[in-house]
Amino acid sequence: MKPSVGIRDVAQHAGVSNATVSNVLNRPDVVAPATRQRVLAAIAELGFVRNESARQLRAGRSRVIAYVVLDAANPFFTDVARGVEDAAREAGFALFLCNSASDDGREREYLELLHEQRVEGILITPVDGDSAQFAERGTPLVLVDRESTDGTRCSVAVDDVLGGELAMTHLIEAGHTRIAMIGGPLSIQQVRDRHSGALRALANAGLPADALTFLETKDLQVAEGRGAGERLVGLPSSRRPTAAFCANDLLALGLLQSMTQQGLRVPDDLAVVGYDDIEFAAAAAVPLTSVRQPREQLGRTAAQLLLSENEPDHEHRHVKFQPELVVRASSAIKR
Amino acid sequence: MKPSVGIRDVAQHAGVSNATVSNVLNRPDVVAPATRQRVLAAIAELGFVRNESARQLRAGRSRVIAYVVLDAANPFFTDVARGVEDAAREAGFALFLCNSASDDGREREYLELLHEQRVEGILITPVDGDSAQFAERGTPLVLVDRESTDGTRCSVAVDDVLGGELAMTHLIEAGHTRIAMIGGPLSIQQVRDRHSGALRALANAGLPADALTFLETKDLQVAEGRGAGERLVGLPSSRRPTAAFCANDLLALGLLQSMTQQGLRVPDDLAVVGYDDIEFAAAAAVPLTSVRQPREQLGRTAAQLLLSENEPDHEHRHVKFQPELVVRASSAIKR
DNA sequence: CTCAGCCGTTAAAACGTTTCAACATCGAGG
DNA sequence: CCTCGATGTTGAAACGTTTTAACGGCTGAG
Repeated sequence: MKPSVGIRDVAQHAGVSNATVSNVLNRPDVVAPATRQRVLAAIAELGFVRNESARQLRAGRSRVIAYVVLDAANPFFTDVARGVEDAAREAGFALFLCNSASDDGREREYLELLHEQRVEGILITPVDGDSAQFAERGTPLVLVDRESTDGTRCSVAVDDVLGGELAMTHLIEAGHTRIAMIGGPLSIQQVRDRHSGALRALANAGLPADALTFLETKDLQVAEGRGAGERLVGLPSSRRPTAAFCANDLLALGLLQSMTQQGLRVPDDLAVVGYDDIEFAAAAAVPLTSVRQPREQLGRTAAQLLLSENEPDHEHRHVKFQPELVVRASSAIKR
Repeated sequence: MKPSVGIRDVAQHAGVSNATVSNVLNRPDVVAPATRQRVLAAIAELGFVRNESARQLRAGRSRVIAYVVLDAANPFFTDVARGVEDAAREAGFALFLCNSASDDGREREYLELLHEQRVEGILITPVDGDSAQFAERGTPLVLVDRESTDGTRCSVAVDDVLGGELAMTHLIEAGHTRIAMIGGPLSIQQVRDRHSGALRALANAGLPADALTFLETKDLQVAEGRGAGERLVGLPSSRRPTAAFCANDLLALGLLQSMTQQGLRVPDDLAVVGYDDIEFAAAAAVPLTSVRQPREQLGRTAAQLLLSENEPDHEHRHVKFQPELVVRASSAIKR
């Protein structure tokens, strides 16, 4: 429809060459103020919008980074994304947000797309923990909320083993001796780490390993938490756990909901501890005890690490943050 | 670093011309199977990745649409985004997700960026309801969850006046005669519409207009809901409303939290109705009565409308969905 | 008066694709 | 044997920028 006004139309209209227009756009200081004004006027008048494809093709740079997020519906990740976005925009980069929705097919598609787009860098919380899957293709890539096992790239993570230990120790100290851990699938590194931490806490307290029952779920969504709650209530009350440690807050919220529906009280009949400390955890049916992670900072740090990748003396780093237990009503002391 | 293998390297390696390689990429059926295999082998061997910038520059198409979302941390919008993404990927488009975070500066920046990127189309839930602000620049644009006042573009919305009326009628029928509406700022069309609906319900029931007190908030986040709760409790109990209708669920959750903290019971001391029916509404301290909107469908429809824009006989349409009241414990009948 | 140096501007060459008209090759139909 | 159409392939011209080296005009020093 519209013949799409280009840099040369502007040049003609302002009576200069297109190189000058390009200079006005990219190095305003190098062009004489008078001409600059004239060019800017022409740009405004013609409604010129720079064609980023052409720019990128020629310049080789793209001013865009991407974050491939594991689950855009999980508030934990939207908070991380906010940190990423803030850091990116401070550095003059735009953020391309992609949602793999825990589907490795989608993840692959998006990575392919991003490579084709020649983004400057990629942040990713991968579906599969195995970071070796990302064939190096020249685009800097840093792992978010996952630890890089090999030293081939940067990563920013939180100590999930410690987090699991904190949660579990808290429940043990509250007097619980039959505890369930709810989470899954075990293919997720996070779940495994938090479980290891829980086991470590058990060992530290001198409790037998069978004091902890692991209930595996298919994913980390609210619905699975509800399902786990039903499974839990189905157990004979003599063998039923008196406390549950959920691998994330969504599961915990589902579990809470299921307890309320079935007429059980939290924390009296079942103490519950979640993980992530999302904003909704404090507003839950019973305010949720949870393991807090520095979400925005996670994202912010990851973005900064990514943007430092093309500095000449860059060395891959592995940042690890410490989680922190936030105690609320859902795990009040057992009397 | 890597000399970036291009289409002509592939061509040379496979012993064909670059036009043929391009054909393999874009019209595989037109090239002889034998050559196609040879080219594909070369692509795999050299690790060729198509340069999307160059493609786009030449072809003029971009295979990317964008959704500028108002608040990525609000589950309502992530659900809409999911609908958008599904529809987009079905049509072979990728989705660029941008978060304006209710900041019109950010919104403008993103729109500028998207125009420069020459995306095929833009979906947007604008910060400011005034849709005339978007100077037509050749990129199709459809409004999501906002109604287009002029007929210059498509929009997909939900009948917010009806939603407000449903919520309010419900509270009135439950016997409440002093009701607060919490929401803001009034510059947001949604808030105004839901308020009008509430007033209409009032009129229908023959109640005086001052039965509804409007408490304006600065935004629609959880924290403002908490603040409103404190303001509410500060009122002398003789004049304190017995029910509150919140302009969205985040506010309602904050309000709920504040009530619990201050030792008031919901719904006995205060009945609460939210709006959006996000997943967390059902898992709240007291399961929340809310007005449900067809979230995914909203997004899906918007994307389909957008993608139909460049059909030759396209006419701008304004789709409007009906909301639905979901009654839960937070507004149980007053006895 | 000449020349070196500076400043602002420019012409033209990339960048890596897609696309189109043109070109071979081949088999079939006249 | 010639022509025709179909099938596959190709050379070269775009697309709209950025970038580089060169250019002309001016100033001040010699």
